[in-house]
Amino acid sequence: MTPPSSRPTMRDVAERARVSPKTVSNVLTGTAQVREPTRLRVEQAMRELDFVPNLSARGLRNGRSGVIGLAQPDLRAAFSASMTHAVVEAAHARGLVVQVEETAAEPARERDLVTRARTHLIDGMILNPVRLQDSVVEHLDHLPPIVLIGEVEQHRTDRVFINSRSAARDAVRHLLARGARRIVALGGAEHGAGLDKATQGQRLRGYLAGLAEAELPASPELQVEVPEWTIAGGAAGMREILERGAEFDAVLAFTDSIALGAMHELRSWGARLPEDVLVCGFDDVEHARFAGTPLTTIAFDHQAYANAALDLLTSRMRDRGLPPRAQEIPYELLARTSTQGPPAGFSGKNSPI
Amino acid sequence: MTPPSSRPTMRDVAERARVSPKTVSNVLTGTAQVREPTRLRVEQAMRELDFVPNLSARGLRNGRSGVIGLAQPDLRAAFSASMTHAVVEAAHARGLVVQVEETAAEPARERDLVTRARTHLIDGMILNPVRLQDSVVEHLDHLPPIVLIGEVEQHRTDRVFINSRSAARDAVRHLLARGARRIVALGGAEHGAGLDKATQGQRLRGYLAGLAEAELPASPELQVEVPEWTIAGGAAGMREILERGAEFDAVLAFTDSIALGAMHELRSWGARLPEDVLVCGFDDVEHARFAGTPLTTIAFDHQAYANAALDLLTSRMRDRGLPPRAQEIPYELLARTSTQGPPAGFSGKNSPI
DNA sequence: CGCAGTCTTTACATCGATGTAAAAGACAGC
DNA sequence: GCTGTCTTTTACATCGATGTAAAGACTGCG
Repeated sequence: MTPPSSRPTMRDVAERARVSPKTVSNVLTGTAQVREPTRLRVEQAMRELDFVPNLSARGLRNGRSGVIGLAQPDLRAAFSASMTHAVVEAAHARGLVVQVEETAAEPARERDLVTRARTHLIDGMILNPVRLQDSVVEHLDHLPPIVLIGEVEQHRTDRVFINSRSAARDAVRHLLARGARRIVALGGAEHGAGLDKATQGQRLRGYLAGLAEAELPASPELQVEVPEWTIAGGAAGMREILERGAEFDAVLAFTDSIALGAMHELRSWGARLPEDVLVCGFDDVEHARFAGTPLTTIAFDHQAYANAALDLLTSRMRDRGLPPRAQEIPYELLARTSTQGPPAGFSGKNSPI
Repeated sequence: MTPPSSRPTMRDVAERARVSPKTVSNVLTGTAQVREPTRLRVEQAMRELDFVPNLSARGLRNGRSGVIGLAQPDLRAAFSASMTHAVVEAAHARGLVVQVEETAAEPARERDLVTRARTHLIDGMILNPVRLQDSVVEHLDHLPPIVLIGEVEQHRTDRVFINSRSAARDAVRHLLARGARRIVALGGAEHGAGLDKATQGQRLRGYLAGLAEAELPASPELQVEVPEWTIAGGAAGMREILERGAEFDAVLAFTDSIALGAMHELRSWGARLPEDVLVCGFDDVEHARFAGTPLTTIAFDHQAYANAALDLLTSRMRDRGLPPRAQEIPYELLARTSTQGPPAGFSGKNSPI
């Protein structure tokens, strides 16, 4: 019927309905009035030809593609998966589709993404940055609308965040209240790039603040950076602490995935959870609730988070002149089995102390 | 400097470099030779203007956008997350970007996606179908290239798959060899839509085949459908079996997420794993290895799976006349702690029997 | 020094949808 | 039956990149 690989265009529809292409466009977009019988003829022609508008052409013409980008460090991480789901839902509800990008594999990609090529096919972008601080905003004038999710130390773009710093401090308070005294920070360390990186920096700061207000020392021995925020990454980080021979009685993991890896590693070294060691995570992914030892974590509404990001993004897509806005999403510490104290303490040197 | 919201075009670059727009295009695409000094001038102009080509325009002109679609039932599921990661990596390596879609929420979306609107902005599509069988192929002539991932009973599109049926049968054999006799099928049931749905149907068939070759009866009491293949879905399915009061000594879960939910539920009813009940999953997501009781599962190389899908897709994008091809990815049963038998057996009626 | 032959660069048309402005049609009122 | 207003439809130009074909620059050779 139709030539193999070419789809019908508005011109084809117009011919078949015996009207001009512009009338077809009018039917489609509702820009102008179209008389009933004409509209019906056009609609039938569209149906018969199985017409689908060419979005490249439309995008070229009116400067918008209906596509937004979502960039995250590692799509395998449970939190990223949850966030992707939530963003896709929120976008769908607003008639937008989502293009995903991954930034962790090569550090250059994060920077590239914002400044280079693809940028131009998308109307806006939601970015969960790892290290990016200034490089984003440098080129801000030339960029599409951007909403940052997570903590970044700047106030020139829109962003959505939970107060990670205060959350981490609350988690430390909780662990201390349950009897812990020597808390491992699993995900960031003061030396190294610890405080520079976005979310990681805020969680580390909160951890330090929590210790400080209880007048407890912050030991570098109990801090470790975790480059990949996955389960395997968490396990590797925990192993490092254990191999140092450090003594501790609680772990504050910077994400739930890290916490789950840590719990696995601890168990395989013979630690009992939570009898020997308390563990607290971040993000409340589905997994946390169903873990062997259900995981205490910082919970917040992922869908609300995504909705807020999309609201900021779409409003800015409509009006680029708006001032930068920041929206905080409330969190809550969800106490589960993994922090039922008091803990006996544990050390990689030997069996439970 | 630049007018607020309009990016430089090739025309601007051309003017600044004192050449024609076509020469800029030649520098960019390498279509024709460009003399060194000219090329340098153009490149500098591009740099100075921070020029980025407009992909809508390019897409319109040469009919390709460089975007592929990836549609999966539920992006929260661990397997989907892993697959998304793998596909994004594979696509990136081939200079493509990925648009994600989710089909589980409304059944109509799966159908819509293949036939309607957005279709036109993407060059091809990777689809993990839930129920879709015929509706895809109906319109096949009008569709962009499609690769199905997972088991679908048709041979008119390209597809990548593991032999789920034989894998499920192997899993049953493994459970039987470890001493199980009454195996729960968690994810699909003979009555209901069990056998009709894509992957689910094949896994159910393999389960039945495994029982049959051991001359064991297939009890409807031990089968349950799980609408959402998530951890919570698995827990709910397990609960249903337990509330039926069924007696069993092993669980074959149709994905790892389902298995993890089942293990949680079993534990909370007092079952010991694997002493009372053996559990086997599917997909070998990161999580399986790190579970409280490390999970035996059907493992395969997710990245190889994604690479195969992209190879099929890109080759078809180049030549739509190719015959439909199917590529099988090998799997392997990875025995971990969760199937260290023999199991004592368990029933929802009371404590371990 | 001039010309064939090659290598670069240019002008122009095109991809498909849509805004603009003008033409065509519908309809009321006198 | 004709004018004037309002509605519907049309022709044309445009968005930005790129293929085509023709013009222009340059090389080497006689």
